[in-house]
Amino acid sequence: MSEPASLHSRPSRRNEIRLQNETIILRAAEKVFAEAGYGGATVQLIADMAGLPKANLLYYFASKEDLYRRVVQTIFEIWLQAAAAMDNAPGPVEGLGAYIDAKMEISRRHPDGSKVWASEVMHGAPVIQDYLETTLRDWTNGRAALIQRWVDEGKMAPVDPEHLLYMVWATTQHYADFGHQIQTLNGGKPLSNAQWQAAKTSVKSMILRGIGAI
Amino acid sequence: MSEPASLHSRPSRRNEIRLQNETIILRAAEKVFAEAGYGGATVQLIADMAGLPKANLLYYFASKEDLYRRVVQTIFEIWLQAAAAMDNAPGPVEGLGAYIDAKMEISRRHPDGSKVWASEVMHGAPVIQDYLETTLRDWTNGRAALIQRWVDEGKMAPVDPEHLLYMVWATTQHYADFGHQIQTLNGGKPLSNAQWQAAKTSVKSMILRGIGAI
DNA sequence: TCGTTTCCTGACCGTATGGTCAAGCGAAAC
DNA sequence: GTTTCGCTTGACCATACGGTCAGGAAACGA
Repeated sequence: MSEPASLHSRPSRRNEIRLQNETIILRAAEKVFAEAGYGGATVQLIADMAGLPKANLLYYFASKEDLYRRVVQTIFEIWLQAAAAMDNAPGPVEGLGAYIDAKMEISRRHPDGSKVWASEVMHGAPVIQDYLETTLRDWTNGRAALIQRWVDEGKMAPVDPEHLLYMVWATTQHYADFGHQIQTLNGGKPLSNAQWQAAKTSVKSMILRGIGAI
Repeated sequence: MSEPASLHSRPSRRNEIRLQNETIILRAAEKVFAEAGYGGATVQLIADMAGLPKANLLYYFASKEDLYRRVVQTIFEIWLQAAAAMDNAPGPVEGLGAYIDAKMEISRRHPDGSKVWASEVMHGAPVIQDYLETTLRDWTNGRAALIQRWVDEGKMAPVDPEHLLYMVWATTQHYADFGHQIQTLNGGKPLSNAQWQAAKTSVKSMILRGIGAI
């Protein structure tokens, strides 16, 4: 809550303990929330996954909802960082190509985060509704304008920028959110490195060709 | 809560009572499961939404899990029916076009069902894993072969059929599963008829152009 | 009308959950 | 050496949940 303003500001062993435990807990929470959903997740499950007593969890995080909020916010920030991949690009091939690459990489490295995000949105975004209405909307409007500029400059076909963004989001996040289905259709085995590369290439070429950029 | 409701329509047969109540319950369950997830949904919530006492729900359905299973199976069947839209098509423009149209229509008319399906798969498909391994896999293999035939006949670019299918699934279902996000970015208002038409057209043209079919 | 089957539901039960608390622990500050 | 103060945790609590049950009401077939 409120820190009494640096009686001891040196990063000592205690601060490390706090940081380390918070990290462990957040990682475990992300996994459990992704696997069971918010309602299906229990504090006890998260504690077991983190290897800590339940009461210790609730010493670091005030409540299950507080913990969930932190997980969702973390994911949102990762998501926004990747968004910068579109900036300073001369055209859709470079800009959208880099963005798709970044999103595919997130799907591969943070599938649990993507699932928690998807679940949060599907349930009406009770926690991050304000982010949707401010940060996400601003970002979307900005990038839609950028895409529209590319259209006006004749660098791609005149597609609706918003539906293009939805397609990029949907397709890239599908490899995380529906990873279990993809794995099942892949003979029960996770995608190999080569298969991930093929997926990236397929998605990029289909989308870039789909908007007339290549 | 529950009105005997015999004023204007008295069911003449007990089978009708059963069928009618099961339908009401399943509809309510679909909504609640979509909004709250399996773990967050409670039998009491579903009962309230259906306008029936909780005990009456558990008279028609043995358990919450049984009810959930029925909901998921219903969705899966709707989903499979739309899959037939690809059959007997001379090429990708007609086949995939019709399939995309059908999937978009499902996203519009059964968004709750789509969300329950997505949630089920995201959580590892505990209920419909066998369907994934049999029905879905067979269907996917069949359609992948069909798409490959179109490729071999020069009717479209040589894309990986499976990644194309994933893109169709992801993009069309996105309009249901992430409908709340889309609505927020649309100024808080649901997509109008015209906007749904635009979405359909955008998705179809981007995908069909993306595979070199138009 | 009577007997049988199906439908309906308030009351109830065992369990699991999120969260609290008070007592103990241990490293650092004095 | 003593005190301080954040860290740790087993035990506990109120609540809410899924599910049961007994018994009454309604819908049939005869």
